[in-house]
Amino acid sequence: MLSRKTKYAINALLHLAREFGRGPLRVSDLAVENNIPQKFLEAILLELRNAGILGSKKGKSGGYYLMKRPEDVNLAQVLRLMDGAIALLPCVSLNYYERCLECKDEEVCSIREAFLEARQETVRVFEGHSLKDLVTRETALTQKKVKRKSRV
Amino acid sequence: MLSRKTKYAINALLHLAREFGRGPLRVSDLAVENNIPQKFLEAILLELRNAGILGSKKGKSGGYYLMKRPEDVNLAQVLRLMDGAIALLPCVSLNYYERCLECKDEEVCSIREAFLEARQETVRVFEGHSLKDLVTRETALTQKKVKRKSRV
DNA sequence: ATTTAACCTATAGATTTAGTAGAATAAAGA
DNA sequence: TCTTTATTCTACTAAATCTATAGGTTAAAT
Repeated sequence: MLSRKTKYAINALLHLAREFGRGPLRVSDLAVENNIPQKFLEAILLELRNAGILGSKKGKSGGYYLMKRPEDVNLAQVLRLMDGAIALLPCVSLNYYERCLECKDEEVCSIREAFLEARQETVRVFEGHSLKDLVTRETALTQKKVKRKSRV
Repeated sequence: MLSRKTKYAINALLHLAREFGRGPLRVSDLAVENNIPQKFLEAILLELRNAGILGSKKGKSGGYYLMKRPEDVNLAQVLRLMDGAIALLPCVSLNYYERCLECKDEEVCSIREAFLEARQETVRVFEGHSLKDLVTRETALTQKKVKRKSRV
């Protein structure tokens, strides 16, 4: 399961993506509007800033803003940054590779093959969803719902 | 990441699948040969038994054996039994569905859509790998490696 | 100078994971 | 029937991770 931290990160980023280009947003505002404990969110945003995804401005009229364009930030990046490897086994991870502890011979491990395939598919899916896509899809879904309701 | 428990379970099941039809194997043997703490493995095998995947026999010449055929046990079943949901969000889980805490409207959640797609792909992959497939693949990989070595 | 808001360090509580100890139960065989 | 064997059951414990909070420091704006 996704950690709460990652879920918070995605929601905050989505919020910042919706307001992209309109200057920095305060942590306190992001926290209240997305139901995230403020102090926890501070740590999360700081990580995203250190990773170059967000920028920040101190003092009055300060806050956080997207450094990258919404189309250049995808879910795979965010998940990796927050929770680490996307792969379910360290031996099939692209960015956090490690040998499996008890595995005698990686080359002939059929378990590895299965989890490699799973990782490939998962990464493919998450890389295909940028913040921009998510925001766009969000409005599309809302429109669809409004229409459906008005028809009733 | 996969829990150690699940990894242990897969390895034990693979071992039992290799010996399918040849009577029960002792926990102590399974533990030693797969480098699994025996007491921990006991708990794992018991769970697999209660789920109907394994059978057991007590006393002398007792032990555990596969109740189902190796082709009828796949990785999705094992993962779910050990670690719970395969999905990364409760709101897209088939077998362990729950609403997301803060999510205001599930119907218009684009995050949900992305994770639904990811879950579908992951389940598809894991359901495609039965114990039989894994054992077969294992021997195939070993053969391939032997050939490769003898050519050098 | 004052206010504001990000930044940093430390810590605490809760939950989950991994593993252990020891006794109860059931089956096989002598 | 007694002994051995191996599963089954109950109850812990240790360690790690996750979630969250407290309080002070730094930098920018007005």
